Amino acid sequence: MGLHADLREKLISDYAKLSPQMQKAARYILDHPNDVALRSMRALARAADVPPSTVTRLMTAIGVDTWQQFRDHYQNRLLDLPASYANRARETQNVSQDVDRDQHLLESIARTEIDNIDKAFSAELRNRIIEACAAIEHARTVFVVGCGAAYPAAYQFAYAYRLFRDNVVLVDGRSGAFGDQLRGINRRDVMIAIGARPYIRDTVRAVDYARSQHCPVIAICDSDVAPIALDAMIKLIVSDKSQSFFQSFTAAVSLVQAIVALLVARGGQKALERIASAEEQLAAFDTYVEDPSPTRNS
Amino acid sequence: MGLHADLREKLISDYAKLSPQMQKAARYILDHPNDVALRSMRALARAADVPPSTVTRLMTAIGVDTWQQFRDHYQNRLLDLPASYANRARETQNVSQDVDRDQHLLESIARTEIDNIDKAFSAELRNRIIEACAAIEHARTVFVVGCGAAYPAAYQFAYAYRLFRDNVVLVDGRSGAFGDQLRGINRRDVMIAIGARPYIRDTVRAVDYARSQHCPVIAICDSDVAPIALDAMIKLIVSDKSQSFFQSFTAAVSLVQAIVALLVARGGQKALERIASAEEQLAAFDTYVEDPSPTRNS
DNA sequence: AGAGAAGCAAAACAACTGTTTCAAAATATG
DNA sequence: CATATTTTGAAACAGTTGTTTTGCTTCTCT
Repeated sequence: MGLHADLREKLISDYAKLSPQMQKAARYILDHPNDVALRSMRALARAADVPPSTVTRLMTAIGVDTWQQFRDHYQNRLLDLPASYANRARETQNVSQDVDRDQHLLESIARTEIDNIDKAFSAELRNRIIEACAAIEHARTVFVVGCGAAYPAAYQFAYAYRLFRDNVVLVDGRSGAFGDQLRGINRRDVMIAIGARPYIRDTVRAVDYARSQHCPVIAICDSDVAPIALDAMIKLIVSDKSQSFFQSFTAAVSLVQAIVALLVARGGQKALERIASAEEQLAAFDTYVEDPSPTRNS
Repeated sequence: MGLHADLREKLISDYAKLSPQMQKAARYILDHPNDVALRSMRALARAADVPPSTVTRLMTAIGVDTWQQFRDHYQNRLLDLPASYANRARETQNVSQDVDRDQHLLESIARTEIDNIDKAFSAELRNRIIEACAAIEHARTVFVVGCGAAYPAAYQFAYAYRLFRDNVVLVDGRSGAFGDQLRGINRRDVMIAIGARPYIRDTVRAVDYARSQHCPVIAICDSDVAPIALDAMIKLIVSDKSQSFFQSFTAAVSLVQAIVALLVARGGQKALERIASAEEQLAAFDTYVEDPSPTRNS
């Protein structure tokens, strides 16, 4: 059928044998195939942050004579995709009813997830997000609490936030009792509480304690009348609708990421500098693997 | 600054008012829209048998400033993207002021997040998700590893999965050395590895070890050539594009949730029973607060 | 018929394309 | 440590890009 086998496969299989710079280019192409079809070689090289000559060299390295050939391949791929979509749908129907059911479920999940995020960024909520950022900026300490299924969102916030500010406490109850981590909380702090029905006792208790100490609460939850939303200064109500038995915290994670992004944007240069130094620190601890894959066997 | 609703419509409605040569060009464009997206203006003019200047004149005649704009429009149509690539890039660069800037940033974040999830549930990936589920179902033990920003996704999977199956190990390196938790891993197991650039050393090491023990790997990552994707049995490539410089793991979280949902759906009655008993257990431990908190004031 | 306008294509243009060359820089080898 | 080898990016190149200019043709109307 095909003249050449898939160039993408070729790129992947030869990846290890390429020089670092070529790997950089190859990687960008693998990650942005449409750029090959639609943009110029030089533009792609610029986007991949390599000199144009590297791309040309990459072509010869993978046995393609000219960029034109390469581009044509990707253009055809782009044109064939929409056509094969209908075919594939037919195919999967014929293969088996079970697979078909799985496909439908996944489509349905995707729709629900997108809908949840859409709601999380409604005009109404966007304003509250901005308010929340203002509150966080003025807080002495930011306490984040989220248990069970909400823990990923809480962790996410704490992790990202800590990269440019060190006044966050992730209340996870791991190191002994819950109360330990909340010691000294008061009206100058802020607590971000994340949770949805069914509400976990520990989270509620943490919020209650914060409230008793007059600490303002930013509640990220599924209802205006959730226990953790009572008397909250700011309520960020997100949909946790899901196709499965399990509530979806995707929207909460997304929201929390947005808050951090906004805090950084508002923090300006200073925030960026803090992040840079945090990353240096991580690099010093040998946390990361060198950027391009180091495996270069034979 | 509204983009024209549809340039194709504009072309049709103005068609009668155009000069004969321009009609010739317009007609060719209407018949071959993909040529606009993929070929150069001169090449298109040649194909339409018109001098290049006619095409330029056609642009001004239908109120388009430059061929570049026209081409971008058709490229986006081909990609079926909601917002134009160029516009999105401009938005992020745009450093306007005040609350307005915050609003725009949030809108932009929302669009990117939705786009990421959309890609995570593309037809191509849906099939791979189903494959992944099949592999997980047959595994003796499921090891989940994800560090740093990827930890929420890993945790999410382990947490939800444990509600109906007890053969999952969340490799978090918390309880001492990483290796401890991987002891005995072999070809009958499955490792789910989650990570994106920059790749964290611990994650890569865990994957390398699993591979050395012939344990198949399901890699959820940002590139086909990510270190953790090398030799992976199944690669689930998700976009982690984000408006800030933190990568967004929303799509990964969403994907992981989908896998669990699908596993439950495929598990049928038995899986549901297991979940019921897990919830009973949690209730027995007094984990949850009584369900609704219907304080009816007013 | 001839002045004027409109349509047209060829040529001119600067900017950009893909590719090659070449001398540094980095890396490996003895 | 010096030497060979590979890897790399700046510069040079010829060709092409989208656009503008120019002058020629063709139509239109009194």
